[in-house]
Amino acid sequence: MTCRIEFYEFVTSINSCYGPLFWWDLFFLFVLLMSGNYDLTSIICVSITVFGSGLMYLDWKRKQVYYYGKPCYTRQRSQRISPFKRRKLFDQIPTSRYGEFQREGIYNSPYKRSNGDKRFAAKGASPSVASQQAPPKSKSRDSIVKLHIKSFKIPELFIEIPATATVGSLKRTVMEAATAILGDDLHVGILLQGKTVRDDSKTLLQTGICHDGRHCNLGFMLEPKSAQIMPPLHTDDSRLLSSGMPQDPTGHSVSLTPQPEPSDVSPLPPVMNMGCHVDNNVNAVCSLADISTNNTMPDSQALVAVPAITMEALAVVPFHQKSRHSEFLQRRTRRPFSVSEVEALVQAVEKLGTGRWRDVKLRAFDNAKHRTYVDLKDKWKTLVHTARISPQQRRGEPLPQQLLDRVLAAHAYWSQHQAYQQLKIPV
DNA sequence: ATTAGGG
DNA sequence: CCCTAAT
Repeated sequence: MTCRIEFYEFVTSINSCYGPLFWWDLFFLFVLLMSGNYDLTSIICVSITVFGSGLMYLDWKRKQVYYYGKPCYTRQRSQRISPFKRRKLFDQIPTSRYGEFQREGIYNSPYKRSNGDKRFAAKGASPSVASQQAPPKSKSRDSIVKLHIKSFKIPELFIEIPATATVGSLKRTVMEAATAILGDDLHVGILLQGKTVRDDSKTLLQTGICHDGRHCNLGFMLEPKSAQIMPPLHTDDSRLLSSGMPQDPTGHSVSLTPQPEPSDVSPLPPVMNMGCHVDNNVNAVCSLADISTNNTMPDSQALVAVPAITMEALAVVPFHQKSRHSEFLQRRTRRPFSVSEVEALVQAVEKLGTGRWRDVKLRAFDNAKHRTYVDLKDKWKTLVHTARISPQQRRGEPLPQQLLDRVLAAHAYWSQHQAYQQLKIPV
């Protein structure tokens, strides 16, 4: 029996973080997840929300982290990790903007300072960055690149296991395959505007990662040495209401073939020197597990603490099953209905009833491409609920009571006449 | 592709 | 909003 493990992606979500240093935070968390005693079969669709509450600023030059304006050092951040939070969304392209770096090079992982953990040192990173005190001449306002890292992406795992194998052996096999990836040549890949950035010597400014305050699509991924770049996914569509970014609705692109697209930002293909080399998987597991277990971490060790981890079930699907080809659909960006939209919805439902959402869509939201008939149906459901609860319990933009009254009236009316009116086709 | 409901 | 069984 050949199985393909899909949805194999480690997802993290870091909110309000500043600074690419979090690559290592994420990676560290990742390693912890992969190496801990957690059932590997559940390391799927898990996301981690770090620093979910509160702003965190990282001063790239000073190597300091600020919380709510109060300075602290990176090792203290472990206190602010919020519980892991499950999320099903992936392939988020973080945005970054502003900022310029005084120095080029990759941030040196603090892990390198911990004894025996040199394995996790950033190989090839400019060694002076982390170890030396940065010149505090910064205005530090423009020197910060704000990154919102929502996910890492790692390639699929392919394993083969006899059909007579036990579930336990399957889990172990998965574990081995996963740790093998970690142990060998895992490194962080960067996608900028859908193209891989491979020139590590360039500054963020030069590569356009922090292009004059404009948003740019930036993606990170964990990839083993031999794996090719996964095709980048779309970015958020918060701005485009109808234009729509060219996405891939069919959702393939899991191909492990290299992307033919030439990379503007990376003429040279040197291996990412952020590669993390773990000499021994077992040792790595142990050391990391210890770190996560012990609250007393050497000040130079882990950046983050790992709270209780909620795991999700792994999606191990038969190889021939027609899954979404290992594509991860992003949860649509939330678009609260405006009052005018509600108005249009109510009016349409008053006319068409509550069983013909497709017609409602065509009638009142035909040009609103982001509103599907399912959305409208759902919205009506919430509208009815909203109209029934007390105004104090309502959230979002206040809706005119008169409008909510119409909702209730229409709901009551069509509840009575639905069966009958279903036969008629008024337009 | 739509509907209808639960998650 | 998502997921999906049932049409």
